[in-house]
Amino acid sequence: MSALDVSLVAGIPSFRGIEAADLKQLLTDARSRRYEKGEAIFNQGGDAHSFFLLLDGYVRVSRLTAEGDQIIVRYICSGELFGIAQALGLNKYPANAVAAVDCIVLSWSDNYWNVITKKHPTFATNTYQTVGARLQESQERLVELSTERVEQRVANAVLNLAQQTGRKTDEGILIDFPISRKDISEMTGTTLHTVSRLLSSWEQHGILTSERKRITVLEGHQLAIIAAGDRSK
Amino acid sequence: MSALDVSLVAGIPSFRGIEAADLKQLLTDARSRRYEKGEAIFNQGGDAHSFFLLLDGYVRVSRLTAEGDQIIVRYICSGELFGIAQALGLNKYPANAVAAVDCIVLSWSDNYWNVITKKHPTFATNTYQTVGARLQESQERLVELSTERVEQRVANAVLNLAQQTGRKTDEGILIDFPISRKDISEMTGTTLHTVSRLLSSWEQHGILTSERKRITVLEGHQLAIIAAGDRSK
DNA sequence: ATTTGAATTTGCGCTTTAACAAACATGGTA
DNA sequence: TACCATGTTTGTTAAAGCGCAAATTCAAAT
Repeated sequence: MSALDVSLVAGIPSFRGIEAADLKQLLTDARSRRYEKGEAIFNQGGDAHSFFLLLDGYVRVSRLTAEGDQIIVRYICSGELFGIAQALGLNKYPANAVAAVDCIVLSWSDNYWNVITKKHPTFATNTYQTVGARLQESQERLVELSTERVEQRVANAVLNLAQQTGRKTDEGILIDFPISRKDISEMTGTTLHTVSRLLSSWEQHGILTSERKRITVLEGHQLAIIAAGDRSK
Repeated sequence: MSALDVSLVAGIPSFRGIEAADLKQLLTDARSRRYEKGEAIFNQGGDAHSFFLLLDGYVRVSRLTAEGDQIIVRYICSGELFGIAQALGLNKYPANAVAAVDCIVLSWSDNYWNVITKKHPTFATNTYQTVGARLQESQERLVELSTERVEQRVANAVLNLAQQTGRKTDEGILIDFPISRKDISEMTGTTLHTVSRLLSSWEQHGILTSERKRITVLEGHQLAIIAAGDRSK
């Protein structure tokens, strides 16, 4: 494998404050690998042997219940760390990670975690802030799930996806990876049927357009109104 | 105020691995205060000026939505840190903290966070594992809320409260602080009416007894079966 | 002792949304 | 090209659980 260029990770929040020479060493110690769309990166319950940095693509992180229900915890965007069980004091991965599109992923062995956090306190601080942000986000979703109706939650989910991963096209904001009705239902705690009905209804009202696994938001403002709880369709 | 004894904090997970002399210094730098039942310790959106350690009692942590709905994020038990916005990279508290019973609380100024984490790496590690555990717990609840019916969720909530805060009596396991139907509904994303009905039903079946703001679990096993999703009442 | 407010119980109607079912569309692959 | 797996739409039905209302119990305050 050819050497990785420092510019790849220079702009990434977790590595802010680390000098170029050290970054280079970090990259030398990393393993780089391509995952095809649909390929598993790690599995819930599996030994947490590595932690990961997504260089390019999107990764879907999900949990499976004892009953076989799946819920999507979050999507990882490029530049984000994931699978950092070490930071949380876990020795098994608490979730599944699957490439949502073709991905480029860096990984380091789990024992490298201590090396890097010891050598680069800023990395530790940055990373724990990431964990903190995810805790906030998770609690935010708890509140949503507890207090909002399905329609609002789905509107919110679509809105967030558009904001986080959206790519501007001449029509509107396109969600940048294939996402099915089922995926959205697993993000919002409902059924794909209900999601389908909602999307159809919104499409009729010109709020968005959708094809199979593709959604383009046209009227983000309208969606935001629905997400906020306005009941006039 | 009289000096605090090191034995107060010696057994607390966050402080494991810190020598007695240093602990003493920590205690000297801490502020100790008693909060009466119902008193606010900090408020959502308020400046995160301090972080806290609960020495005795129980603290209810809740979030308020824009619509005025409240949900209970978690109960803090004695020995736990809370209000650690600093660790999460926040400068405002993301939730409310209220004394659920009379409480004894230690607190340190926010800028002391850097002092202590720098001087005691084990403290940092321990604490971040706490944050990690809370993230796990939060995601666990997301899964519950997404996939389980109300009955299961309420059973789970009661079961967890009994396990975490339960006190054995000759009848069964008593939840150690006053908790209303409303509280439980705010933990499980339902209404106090539904909770009331469920508790009444369970009381009739001898699974638990409840008075106003008091719940004693008699048949934890039965409750666990309901929590797991068995539908025979 | 009385009052007042909070917590709880219970009934009933109704909305939301899940469950089931079946047809249909689409894109990849043999 | 035809087929097949996967994803989507849509209709119908039924149940879960919420909203509303009213009665009741209890505890604390005056």
